Amino acid sequence: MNIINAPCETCESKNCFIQKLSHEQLSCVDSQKQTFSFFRNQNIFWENAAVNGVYFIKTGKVKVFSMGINDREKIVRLASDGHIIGHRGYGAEKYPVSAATLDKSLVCFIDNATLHELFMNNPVFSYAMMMFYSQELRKSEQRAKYNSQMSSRERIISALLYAKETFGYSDTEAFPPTINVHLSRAEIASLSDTTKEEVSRSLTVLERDNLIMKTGRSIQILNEKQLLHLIKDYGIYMVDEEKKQLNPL
Amino acid sequence: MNIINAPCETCESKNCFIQKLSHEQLSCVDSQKQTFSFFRNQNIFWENAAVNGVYFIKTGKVKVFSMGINDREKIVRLASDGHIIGHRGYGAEKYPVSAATLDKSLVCFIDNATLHELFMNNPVFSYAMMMFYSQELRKSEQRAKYNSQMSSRERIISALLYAKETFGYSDTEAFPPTINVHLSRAEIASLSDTTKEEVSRSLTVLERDNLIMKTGRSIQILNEKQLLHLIKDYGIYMVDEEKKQLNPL
DNA sequence: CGTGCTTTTGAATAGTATCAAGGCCGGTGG
DNA sequence: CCACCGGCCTTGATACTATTCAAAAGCACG
Repeated sequence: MNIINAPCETCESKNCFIQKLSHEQLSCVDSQKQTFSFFRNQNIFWENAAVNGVYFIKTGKVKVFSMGINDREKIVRLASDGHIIGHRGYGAEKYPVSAATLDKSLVCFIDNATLHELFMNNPVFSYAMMMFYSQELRKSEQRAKYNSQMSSRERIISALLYAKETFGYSDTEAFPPTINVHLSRAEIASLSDTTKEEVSRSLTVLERDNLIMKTGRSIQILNEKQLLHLIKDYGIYMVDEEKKQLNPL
Repeated sequence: MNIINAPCETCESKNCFIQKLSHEQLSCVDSQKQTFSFFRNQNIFWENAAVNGVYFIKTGKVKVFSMGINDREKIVRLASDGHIIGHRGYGAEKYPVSAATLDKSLVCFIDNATLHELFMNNPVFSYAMMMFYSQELRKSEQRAKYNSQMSSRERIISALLYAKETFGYSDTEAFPPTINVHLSRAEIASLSDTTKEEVSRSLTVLERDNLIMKTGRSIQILNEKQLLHLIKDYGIYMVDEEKKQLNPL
């Protein structure tokens, strides 16, 4: 876990929230923030650990999850370049979730005190952050609604499209395009609120129907339109709104 | 729907967010806000209607819900005196949910422009509101997690305790105490992500086991401790954090 | 005292989870 | 280089939970 800081202004993740700050504020962040490097399968923070601040993903792939009944892992969110993680815990004593890397990643940490100062001195930044929380709440509840009303197969399809939406394709030229992340069957199941066996079965059927192809853990999308149709376009709720335009500062 | 305004300073709902504002700001709110009176079973706002502002419940009982697959109503939240509603929509084009009264209610409306001004001029207020959203997000996701891992009976028990937590008991002296709200079996089912038949069955069993009593739509809690035990104390997530201390202004 | 809506209860069915066994693949060590 | 080992994936059989459909009973209201 090496520390390799670099100024925010030169960061390539332009969709990062921090990029909305002014010059002076950015340099304030630069002086405080810490950038950590992680390998695959390392925890960034742990559920129930004290909340000291929030993290921003400079580059990489991350899953956010928590332990449920019988220590069943439940993945709450996938996150990628420029995304904020740990914000669920901000304002609470302990993180309600853990975060772990799905691939090697660079992650920036900003502590509570610095954030609080930014929020107090920049109402527009606070407002943007508040709107982000509002969006996250809407997404979370829409997801809850559909999860309770969709079949397991529909939820699995939603999970695949969500992964594709978050991480994109590994080679945009190639056809069929491959989802740019390697998730185990158990991880897909955790995302979809079902079991690994059910995921396995559904993926087999989807392949048989020429909607996807699978080789090991890599999954290729053959017919996105038809997949969207199968979930009656409800899966759209999964799209990460962070990428979209928020109220600009 | 009569309009009956009264100054916020004299309002009895001291847990209302607005109460955190300064004197001057309160009078600013007073001059803009509108207070509406509703009967039982009236809509306060509609899903997909344009968002013009947010509402605060002065007194009353409200359900917040949205339409899912096959027009199945899904109750997202119950709310009572001092609670804010419509905040899910704030920042979006359209409300993602509807709100309707479960009982006659007085509701105050504050428009987007006024809110925005308050947020821009009072960073502490913004911050408190942001922390509220953060809490709502945590609750929503914890609920999603448990909903996917609990049995239907456990979810039904959670829903009952949530209703009790939100609306309290109608007579705190009497034993057994009666939950201070009348919900149909279908509404309990909607809260619990199950069917009205399943609710009916479960309530019958719970009564047989001397955990509750039911007469029509009123439900009395005989053994709260045992009910909590049956849901392994997971149901605590349902408790409305609005009542608790937030960062004071 | 009907009439219509909600609730209760029963029976049949469908959808998933669980359990178990075998196959595949990648990594390791002989 | 190949054989072996362990973990993950696939597939099948089974059990169970919850939904659906149907019918009867209860209740509220005119």
